[in-house]
Amino acid sequence: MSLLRELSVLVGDAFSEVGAERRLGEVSVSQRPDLAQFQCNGAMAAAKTLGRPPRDIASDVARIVSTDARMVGVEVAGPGFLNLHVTDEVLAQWMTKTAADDLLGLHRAQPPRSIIVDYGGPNVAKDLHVGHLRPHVIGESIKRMHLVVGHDARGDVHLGDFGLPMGQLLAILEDADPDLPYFDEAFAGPYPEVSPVTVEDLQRLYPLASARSKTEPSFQAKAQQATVELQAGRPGYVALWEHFRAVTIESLKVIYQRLGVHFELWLGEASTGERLAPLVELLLDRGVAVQSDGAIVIHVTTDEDKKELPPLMLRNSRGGSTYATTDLATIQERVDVFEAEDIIYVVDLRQSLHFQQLFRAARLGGIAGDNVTLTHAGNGTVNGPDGKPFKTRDGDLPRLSELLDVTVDLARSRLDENQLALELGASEREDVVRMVGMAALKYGELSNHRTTNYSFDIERFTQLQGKTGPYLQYVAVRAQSIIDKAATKDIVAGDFLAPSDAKERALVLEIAAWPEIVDRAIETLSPNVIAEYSYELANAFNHFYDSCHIMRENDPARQQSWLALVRLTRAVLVQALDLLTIEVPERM
RNA sequence: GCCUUCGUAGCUCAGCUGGAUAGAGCAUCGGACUUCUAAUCCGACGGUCACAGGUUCGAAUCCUGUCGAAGGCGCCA
Repeated sequence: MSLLRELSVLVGDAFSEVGAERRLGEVSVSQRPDLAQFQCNGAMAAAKTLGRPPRDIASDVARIVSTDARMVGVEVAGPGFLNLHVTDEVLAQWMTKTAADDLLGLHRAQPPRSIIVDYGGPNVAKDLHVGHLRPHVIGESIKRMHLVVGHDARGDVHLGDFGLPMGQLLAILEDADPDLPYFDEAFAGPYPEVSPVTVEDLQRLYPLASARSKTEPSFQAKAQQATVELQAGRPGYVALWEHFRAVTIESLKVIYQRLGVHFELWLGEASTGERLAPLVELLLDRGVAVQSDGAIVIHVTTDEDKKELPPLMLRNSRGGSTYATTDLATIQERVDVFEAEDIIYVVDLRQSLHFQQLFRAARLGGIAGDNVTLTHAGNGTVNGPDGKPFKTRDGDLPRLSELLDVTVDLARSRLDENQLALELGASEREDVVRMVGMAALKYGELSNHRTTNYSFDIERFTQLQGKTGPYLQYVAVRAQSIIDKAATKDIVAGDFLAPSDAKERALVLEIAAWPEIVDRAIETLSPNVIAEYSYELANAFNHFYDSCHIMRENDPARQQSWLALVRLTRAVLVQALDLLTIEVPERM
């Protein structure tokens, strides 16, 4: 149990004793550190139900709470705020407990839940561009925060490997090279093991195919036909499509390695293939799905809607399935096969209508029961430094791999300019350069709220000072540097003493606040809560660093206590940054 | 046309689900280095929280309207 929870129990008991609801005793970190360490606002809320002035209630609660040995000052302020301080001994005990905990005080998930985070969404034959950065990084972070507290969380890349784009690729390839065995319906196999196309071929062909679909009705018809036949399982198409998929996955893994995102599941829209027909049958049987204009749809509008929602399209009039069908089948698979209790989609907010329809359809069709939560944790878009949509000179979206190159190059020149990490060998230094570049990118990304359409300004993100990824790495490295120096002088971390300095106390309080930060980040699926905390923790450490000189301290017990605090601070900072998918070098 | 989201310092953004004096970075100005890494620290400057009403003891936060921005709206994904 965290310190805040302990205090909430204490104050909650007191509220209960004066006849108010126990939950009103919830204690939070004070918004006014000049007045208090912790605060409780419950008295104002209790005033209504109890019919008494809030200050009276607060005074009664304060009298009860102040008898507890842990409390050193309990005051009523303003309209009925309860201002709380704990003794320095409590803080020291708290640090001891936290440092001994392998989770550094975080609340364990109880019970752990089975969670699928759907956050990649790359498409076969399409290169990743800057727009893909947000869902990948945010999703990875959200997955990690669930994992760290003990949930069984898995990331599913959910590859876009289905639908018309696949038919378009088949059609354009058949046009270009009709002699390939994949297009010969008489061919008995086996098909060649080596792909006839590279991922670069696909990336070049796809835009051509897409453009032809718009201008050439005959080509569009052919692509639609190929799509339906692929979905029906035509062997040559399936074999070729499997090559499309394989070469795409291979190239994705390279960039994911650089980016530090990892998927437990490499499923895709097409993974639900054999589920689609039975699912549609099931929904027709249940009367949830109906025929409409030659298509099969689910009507999802309810009486409470101001405006009618478009129905979910299960099967179009050509007999083809759509992404709505595969998404619904994917929910079924996640519930039935993976026993998912929570499904979280980190997907562009512009798809919120789709998810609204999808979730309703899943409920109506009995695909997801009440024991399953479905959440669209939508992300905003990325704009250029000018505040307009991010585009290259040619008007295209910049490729993600090029963006990573530029970022790492910029990180390298920042380190060069400041003559940093020069003592490292070439390979270790290049590793640090990569970590700094990625940290810059990711902190720039995650320090914004998930839903914000933010301005991507790599010049700003790679700054070594200010609220940036590299700054946070610097603070962790600085802490490590003290630990290393102490080791050379045989100074070891000792017991935590009661804080003796205001900056030291502030740092301890910051660390004590960590469990609730993670709770809130998980509850709201907001990595920026952790990003904000990381920065505050780093600042608190720098203030402590400035005012408490560890190597120069004469009292050995105090020196050892401070060293223990340095180690603990670094551990929490590293844990926080890991949840933001940011790596910390030993030196830089 | 309808629906959704948004509008906070010169710029980029937070704001813990309604609490105390709205915060941070950058930029600007002024101070602190024979350093445990100054990538830091201390201070100053900067706001009618788009606007107008309403609910409440209390509103950047909730409700209504206006203005402005972005996005979405059955056979694309």
